[in-house]
Amino acid sequence: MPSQTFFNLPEEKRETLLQAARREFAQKPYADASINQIIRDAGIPRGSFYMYFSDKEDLFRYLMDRHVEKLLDRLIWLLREEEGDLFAALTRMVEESGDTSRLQAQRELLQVVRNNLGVHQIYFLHSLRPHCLVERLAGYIDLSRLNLRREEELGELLHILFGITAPALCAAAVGNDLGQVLARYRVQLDILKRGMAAPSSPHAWETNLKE
Amino acid sequence: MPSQTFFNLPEEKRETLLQAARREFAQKPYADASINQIIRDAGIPRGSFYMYFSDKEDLFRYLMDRHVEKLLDRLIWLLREEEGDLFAALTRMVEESGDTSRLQAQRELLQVVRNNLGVHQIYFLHSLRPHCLVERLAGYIDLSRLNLRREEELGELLHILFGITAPALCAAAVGNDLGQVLARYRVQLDILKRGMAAPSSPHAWETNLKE
DNA sequence: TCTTAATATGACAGTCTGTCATATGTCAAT
DNA sequence: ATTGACATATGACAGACTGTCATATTAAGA
Repeated sequence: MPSQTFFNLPEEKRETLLQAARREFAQKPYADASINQIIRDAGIPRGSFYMYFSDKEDLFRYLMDRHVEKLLDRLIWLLREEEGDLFAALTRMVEESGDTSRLQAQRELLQVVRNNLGVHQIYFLHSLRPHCLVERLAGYIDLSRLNLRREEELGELLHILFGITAPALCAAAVGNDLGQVLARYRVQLDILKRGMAAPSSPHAWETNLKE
Repeated sequence: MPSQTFFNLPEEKRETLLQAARREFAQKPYADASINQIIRDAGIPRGSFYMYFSDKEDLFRYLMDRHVEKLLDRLIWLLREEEGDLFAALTRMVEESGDTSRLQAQRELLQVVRNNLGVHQIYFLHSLRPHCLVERLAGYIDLSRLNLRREEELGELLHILFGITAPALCAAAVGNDLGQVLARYRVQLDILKRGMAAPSSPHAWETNLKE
């Protein structure tokens, strides 16, 4: 987390630093990005940087935090539009992800994602843990559209959903053919909606009953 | 990929190097692991290392490749045992993952996973892409137990399954309470078996029909 | 024995990171 | 206006790491 000092900074200086950071992370994979380059670019002295952030990861996480925050906001907005239909909202999210008609910063962030697919996925998988997700989203989801049996299952469903949505968004950001990405994503959602246990097969329910 | 020179090396020297690598990666997260430390530990000169591997990532991937290979072999073995029941085989895989009664190298690899959860997941998600998985596993899976409609769906199902299995394995390796990890994993599998579209709801099938 | 190619080695240049002693600015109280 | 106390700024520096390269060593065939 950035230090308080960072937030005390004049908006302009703060933005300059973040912009330089986006530029750097957008050009190289995380491991190769250098604090040196960022501060050179932003024109702030070495010592100052360490006054604001504890290290490269601190800075990177902060950038990603804000990005994910925006995605979540967007998802909530879409959930409202789709009257709580989780699957529909997520599908639209992926559909949109190809749009490049965004702000400079937005596009740079996509570029960051592109160069840091791996790290970004880490981020998704770790920071979007079930509890947080449920808290943030539960209110906007129409549960009657879902085949849930227990309260706790929502968290796990979201876990699964983000496990497939994040890669889809990344793939789209990386510039893969959006049509293909979407096609695959839809198949995945269908699998999840329909269920994979063969209807005739008794095996499938065993673990469920045991529990 | 390691150079041919590396494979020409006497078994002993090769193993010494890999052992040192496991030790290093087991102690620090990927970004902090240093080639310096590894070669110091293994007692080989700097230049030699670069004769074998092109850089840290090359070495790391090689280590992980072998690890994943073992996991896949194990999964295939379990699939045979469970008569092609994919869900049962995966569940046993996670159940087993708590066992620490393994070889030194095995335990070190788990430790590597622990310290590199993120990178490891990248690895899983990138190297176990559907095509490879289907090719490797399809023959051992009893498709009649699954509710598949099209050929290509198997790949996507495996994608989803590994998306939840990898984190579960990692969680277990990290030392989280195995009981809890398993409980969550079982819930996730049930969700996947049962399907999440509310039975009464017509919405759920829309995308499927459109496609 | 001589030649040629493969392998081994460690010194080196260039870069990076995190720290720290010092300098500068801020602000309230005297 | 002066002082003290505290927050912030700065860049020189020590330590560490990486990848390369010229040179040395070994192996193998003619």
